[in-house]
Amino acid sequence: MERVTFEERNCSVARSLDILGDWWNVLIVLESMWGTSRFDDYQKHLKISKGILSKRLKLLQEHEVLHKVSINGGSEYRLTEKGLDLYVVVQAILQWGDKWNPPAEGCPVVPFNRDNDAELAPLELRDIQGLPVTLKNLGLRPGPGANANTRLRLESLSFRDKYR
Amino acid sequence: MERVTFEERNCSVARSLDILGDWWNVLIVLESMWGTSRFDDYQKHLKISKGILSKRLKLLQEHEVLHKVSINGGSEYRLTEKGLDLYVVVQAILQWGDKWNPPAEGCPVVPFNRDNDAELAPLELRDIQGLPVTLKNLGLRPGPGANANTRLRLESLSFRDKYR
DNA sequence: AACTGCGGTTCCATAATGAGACCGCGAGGG
DNA sequence: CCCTCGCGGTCTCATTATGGAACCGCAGTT
Repeated sequence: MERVTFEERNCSVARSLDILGDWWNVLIVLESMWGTSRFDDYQKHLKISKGILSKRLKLLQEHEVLHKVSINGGSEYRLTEKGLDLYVVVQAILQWGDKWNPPAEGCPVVPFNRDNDAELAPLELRDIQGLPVTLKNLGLRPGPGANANTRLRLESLSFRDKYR
Repeated sequence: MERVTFEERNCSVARSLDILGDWWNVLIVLESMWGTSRFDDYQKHLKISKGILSKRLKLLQEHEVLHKVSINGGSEYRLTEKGLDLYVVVQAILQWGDKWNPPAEGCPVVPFNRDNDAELAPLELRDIQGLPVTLKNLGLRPGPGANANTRLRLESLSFRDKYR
């Protein structure tokens, strides 16, 4: 379907972009998080053409982000665990958008903790000891799956110089 | 350029997708985080055609994710603050990818805290009091910029039923 | 049996993409 | 001064994806 596929790249981000790199896919996931589950509703809310919606729903099912359930004649699309887990990505995008492209009228949607009504804090990257990690002290090292090229590029990387 | 633009949608995620919904844009930002800054290098590393790379770099400059600096004859593209801030989104995507589509050989790249060599923890959503927020207790309410339609849809949303 | 709504598929005009040829400019060499 | 080379693009063209709309099949209704 795509001209390019990132499956084979030695990069977990690029691989995920087969799904997340297409705005329709992200919007479909988002719609699903808002409760949409019917073919027709996706189409109306997203103003997407039926053909392309059909393709995207198939793709998302293949990648196990959505699954289809038949309910007395009709069919519904539901997020799987894998799909639901994208809420972190969605929140990251939302926070970045609200911070750097705030709508003039204010944010349309405000996420909060339903247990105490508190609004959300900006997502923070932390290490396993709980210490905050930012670009200043973020490092990247080759993992078990790194190929020669990845190793080479990581070696020539000097974060300290770039991001301070 | 795009067939669809999300500028006018009443949704901060959709608006951000003008940039993040295109895999080339995300990959260019990622490349930049890896230290790439020259036209030619983007092209070689990403195997992107020159025409489309040119368009994307222009777009990213318009959106102030990248800026161009001329250095003794050559030109370099550098991430702006806004662009650098995307590292949270990139990490969210990376973590999701590593969790749900782990490469058979293992992760190619492992991020860590350079101060103490500790690996990163999964991103956690928290409220401003520091309490963790997951899909179980995540709520959405209309903000100052919510239009009638957004309000309506938020009202009909029952997270408790959907995500437990 | 005819009608309707949902969930698609098919077809066509239009727009975006990838590959590669071409180009302009500044630096360096003879 | 003129030639060449590499960088940073633009231009062209064949291929592919998209949006829109018509069409289709089936389950349930009347």
